[in-house]
Formats: sequence, structure tokens, C-alpha cells
Amino acid sequence: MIKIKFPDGSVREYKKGITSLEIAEQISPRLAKEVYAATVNGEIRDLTRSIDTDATLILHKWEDEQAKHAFWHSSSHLMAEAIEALFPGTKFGIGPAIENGFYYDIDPGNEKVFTDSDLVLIENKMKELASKNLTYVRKDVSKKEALDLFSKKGDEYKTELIGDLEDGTISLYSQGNFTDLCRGPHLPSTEAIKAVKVLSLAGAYWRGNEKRKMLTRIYGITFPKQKMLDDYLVFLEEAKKRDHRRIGKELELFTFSPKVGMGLPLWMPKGSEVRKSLIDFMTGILRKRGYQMVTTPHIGNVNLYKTSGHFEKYGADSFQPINTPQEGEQFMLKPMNCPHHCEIFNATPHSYKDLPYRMAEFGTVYRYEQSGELHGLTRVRSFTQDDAHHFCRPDQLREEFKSIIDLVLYTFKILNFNEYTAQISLRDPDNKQKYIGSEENWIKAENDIIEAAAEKNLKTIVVTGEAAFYGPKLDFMVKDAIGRKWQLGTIQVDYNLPERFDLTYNGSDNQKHRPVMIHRTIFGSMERFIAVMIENTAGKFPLWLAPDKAIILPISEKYNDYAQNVLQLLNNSDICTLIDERSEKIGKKIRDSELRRIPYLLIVGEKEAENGTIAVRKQGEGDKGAMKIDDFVTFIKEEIKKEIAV
RNA sequence: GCCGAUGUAGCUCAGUUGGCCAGAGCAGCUGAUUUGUAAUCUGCAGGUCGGGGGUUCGAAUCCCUUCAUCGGCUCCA
Repeated sequence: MIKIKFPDGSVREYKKGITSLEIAEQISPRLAKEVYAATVNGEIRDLTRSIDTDATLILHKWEDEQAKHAFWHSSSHLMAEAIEALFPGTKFGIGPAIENGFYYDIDPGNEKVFTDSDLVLIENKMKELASKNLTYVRKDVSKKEALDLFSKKGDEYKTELIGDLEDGTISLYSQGNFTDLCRGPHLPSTEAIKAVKVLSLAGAYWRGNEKRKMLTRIYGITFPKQKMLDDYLVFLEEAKKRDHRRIGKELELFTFSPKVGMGLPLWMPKGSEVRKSLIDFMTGILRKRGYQMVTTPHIGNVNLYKTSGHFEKYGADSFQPINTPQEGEQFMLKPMNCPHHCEIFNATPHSYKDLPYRMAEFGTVYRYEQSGELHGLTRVRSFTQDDAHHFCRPDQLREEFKSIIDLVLYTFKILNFNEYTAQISLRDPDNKQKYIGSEENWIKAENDIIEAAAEKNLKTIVVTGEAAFYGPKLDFMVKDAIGRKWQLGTIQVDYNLPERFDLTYNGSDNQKHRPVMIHRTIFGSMERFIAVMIENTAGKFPLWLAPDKAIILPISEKYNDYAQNVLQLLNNSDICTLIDERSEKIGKKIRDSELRRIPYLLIVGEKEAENGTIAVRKQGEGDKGAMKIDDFVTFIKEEIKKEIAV
């Protein structure tokens, strides 16, 4: 007999060699149907593997990532089987589970090109195979056996993968007629896979290397219940409805023109209003926190970026330098604000007493992004950062860093992003030539970030290899209204630029000392942030951000004069208001204004004209009753104040 | 940049295997109506079918090329 300890602390005895699935069945047959994987002594395993020693056991139901992972990974094998059945000779790369579903990278070989119509075929085949309740069978083999098997099949991708594995046992999983190299774990059988959707296909370089062959990647998702798939498809629809590119066009916020150039957003009047509100809001916060605003040009001498190191790192992949006709100088479009800010710092002498020096700019930068990478406002070639640089003494760094964390969280709170995660990005220890700066400074900078985040009790994940080339960083991700994650602000420690720009301050010892720099943005960029706000609110901006606060809807043209008076009063009171003087019925005017997502609809007819009032209707909520115009002005101003206060 | 897909009016979309002046709804403009909380009616106008080239008696439809967009990959200071 062996002792099994459960997460609730209880311990039960079972006979040696029992499987997790059998344990689940003994607890309840229903549980056995709802578990998809097990963690045995901390190791994630198939439910059907036997347990031979005393162990702790966690059974994973759908809610656990481990369960979804096993489910989708098994589904990717099922998809591979379907593909192999339909298109014999297809070679297989990798087929992992991902955050939402799974994919498989395949090489169709010969002349075959996969198209959307193949997706339906694959989907139907998967459903057919799934209904056969094929069992997933694990088999441990030697490296040589595995190599033999896949060489015989002629699958060079698999043999390459096996070749990279350590000697020893290698696990294979089979279901039906398909066998794959795989670490597992997998479902007991395909029975659990009740709903299947093959979503899309795309190209993907073999092993992520652009010099190697491009394979066909097929994405899919599966669920244990049809209802779950239906819900997921509804979610995808909802995301589509919130697409900032669509809403941006609809609400006339921004546009793109191939004549101007791809990836170069054109901000229309209403979009500019949103930007202005955000900038005013942020400027107010910065003033209170001791920042000083600066302004720098959109281009800079090439030598500036050679000094900063940006030229060496990105010069070849940037917009190329602009030449002067006479002086023989070269200028680059500004890809970063920091070199300019360093020169501002350098323009005056600094005492240790004056630090930290917090310098902020809404600075527009230009970066050449590959054409295939451009995406709405979230990936563009021209964007405005809410950029700031803190120049401080080494002994101030920790506190300064923590104060920025506070600032980021404070801003998120006002903006109603209550769910967020933070990611610490460190160097790739195996690829140090990617980075500039001394070993000593990197170690210092990485420790500073890790400790500052810990002192702020931030829940963080640490990722190596994601650091900027000059320093480690702390990134913030927020969750939006429908659960999607967006990366916003970033804080980066930099010992490097101060060195390169020879920045100094006078210490109490009257010697010159080197300051430390912190780069940070909170919105990330105005473009990206507005995109996130649009998707988060589905275009229904909070009052303070709405480009137009209200629209006056006269019941009939008879009241247009009175409506005009109201319009004047409101606009004079700084409440951006529109009017709809068309000879439409009030229902139509209301509908149109609701669709334009204008926060307040002000209906005026005979009663209102007589009493000097307006009938207020709040968007999405309906009639709020009549109000005096002055009261409405006060009300709106109060509402806005409430929204941007914590 | 790479792989795949898409491109018809301001927007959303029809347009069967190539065949009469390329259609609809919404938006726009006319005119009528003067309306009380999510769509009043009439009429009109609007399109080099993304651009260029080709095949054909004939191309939105087939082929080539180019541009842009979408989904990914690579990249992201």
C-alpha cells in the first residue's frame, strides 16, 4: 500500500501502482470525468501513469492551467493525426498548447499549399477521430529507437529535435495511427474533446529562425463542452467589435493614409481631443511629483545616437540618416528621447543636493518597423511617448524606483485598471554580447529592480533575455474589460547613458560623480494607450476623456433657437457640446447619438425652452430628468473631477 | 522582411461556372414632415470594381505584377 496526500492535507491509502485516474474514480466517477492531468510529487503527469511510492497528488480540473495545457496539447496531436490522415507525407515540426488553444507547425512538402478550405476538412476529421475515443499511450524509448522511428518516417524536423535531446529515455505518445515525440502529459483518451475549432493558418519559421524554412502553422482550439466553444467564439466576436481600428474609424479619432505612409497615424480632431485630455491629465500629475517638462526636436545629429549606442544597435534597421545639402552632416529621426534629455542635463551643472532631476516630455519618436509588423495604433512608425528620465544619485536609486512604481499604480487606479501584473526583464546570461555596459553595472541594476519590486510587494514574474540592450526593466501589464492583457508602462534602470554622455554632478565631497538614470513611461505611448482605452471601453470613453461631452437634441426645428442658446452657454463653459438640428424625430436623434457614444444627450422642447432647462439623458442609462443649464455645467465639472481623483 | 488570405460607393456587404448600362442597406444631399427618449417618408447623387499589365469578341470575375489591409512568424531602443 502507498500513502497519497491530497491538497486539503488529507491522506489516504491505495494499493501500489494505482493511477491518478483510478484514484479520481474512487473519489467520485464525476470527478474522474472532469480531471485532465495530475501533479504527482510536484511533477506534472498523465492521469494514466501508475504511482508506485507515497506521494502528494493534485488532480487538475479544467480551471487549472495544467489541465488546459494537457487538453490542448492532446488536441494538437489529434489535429496532427487528422492532417496526416488527410494529407499523407506531411512532416511535423512542433505542436504545443498555447494560452488559448494550440497550434501545429507542419511542412506540407511538395507543392501542397494549405488554404482556409483545408481548415474545415481538418476540423471535421478531428471531430471524427475524437469520437473514436482513441487512447493516448505513452512509450519510453531510447534516443536511438526514437531517431530510427522518425528517420524511417522521413520526418527531419522530429529527428532534429531528438538530436538536440540528452541521451536517455525519450517519451513517445501515440493515439490512433499517430505517434509523436512528446514530453506529455496527455489526456487518457480523445473522448474528452467534445468541441473543436480549427481557427487559422499562418507562416512560422522553423525553430523561430528567419534563416530557416517557413512552415505552415495551423491554430486551433478545443473544449470539453460545446457551450464553452460557443462562448469562446462569442468572446472573439466581442473582441472584434472592440477593435480600436474599427472604432477609431467609426468615431473619427484617427486614420491612416497610404499617401502619407503606412504606420503613420493621422490624428483627427476628436482623437486629438482625447490625446489632449490624457496629456493634460498626466501633466497635472507630473507637476505634483516634481517633474519638469522639456521639449526636444524630432531629429538629432547621427553622432548623438553613436554616443548613446543606439546607432550601433539599430542604425541599420532605422529610417536612414537625412543628409544636409551643404554642411555634410547627417541627422536621424529621433528614435528615443533620452539622448536629448541627457544633453539637457549636461547643459547646467548639478549639485548632489538638486537630485533627483526628473525630466519629462511627450516626445514623438520615429522607428522603422517592418511592414508586416504594423498594426493599428499599437505598432506604428511614429508615436508619442509619455517619456521621463530620472537622473539621481546611486544612493537615491532604490527610493526613486519605488516612487515610480507608486506613480504607475496610482495612475492605473485612476484609469480603472485594477488588475495588473508586473514583469522583470533581465539579461540573457547566455548571450551577453547583445548588451552594452559593464558586468558590474548590470548586476547592480538587476538587483535594484528586483529589490525595489520586492519592497513594493509587487507580484512579479521574472523573464531572462527580455531586457533592453542598455539595462533591465520592469514592465506593467493591465487586464482589460474582457480579460485581455496589454503591456503599458515600463521602468528601466540605466547606468550606461550617464557614462556615455559623461553626465556628472558635484557631490558633498566637491568631486564629480556619475548619476544613475531611470527611463520610464506610464502610458507607453499615446497611440498604444488610446488603443487600449478604446478596446477597454469599446469606445465609450469615460466623461473626462470623451472628445464631446454632450449633444443637444431639439425635439423639432421650432426649438433650434433655444438649442443654439444652450449650445453657446455650454461651449462657453468649456463643455464641448454638439447639436443635432436635423429634421429627424427625437427617437432617431437619440439613437444616432447613442451610437456615437456621446456621454450626455440633452433634449430640448417646449417645456425646456419655457423653463430654461434641458432634459438630460445619460448614454447607456436613459432619462435622468430636467436640469437647469447652470446646474448641468456644475454637474459635468463635478463628474469629471470625480473621475480623475482617487 | 517572410508565409497565407483579402481588396466592389464614406461604411457594411451582394454580384453563381467570364456575357446586356455593377446592385442593396446605412451614411450624404433634395423635398415633405415638426415630431418627447434607440431607425418618418420621397427623390437624387455617389463606384477608374485598390493601381498597372496581359489572356479574350467580351474581365469585378482568369493570369502576371504592384500597392494597401488582415492573421501569424521574425523584430520591438
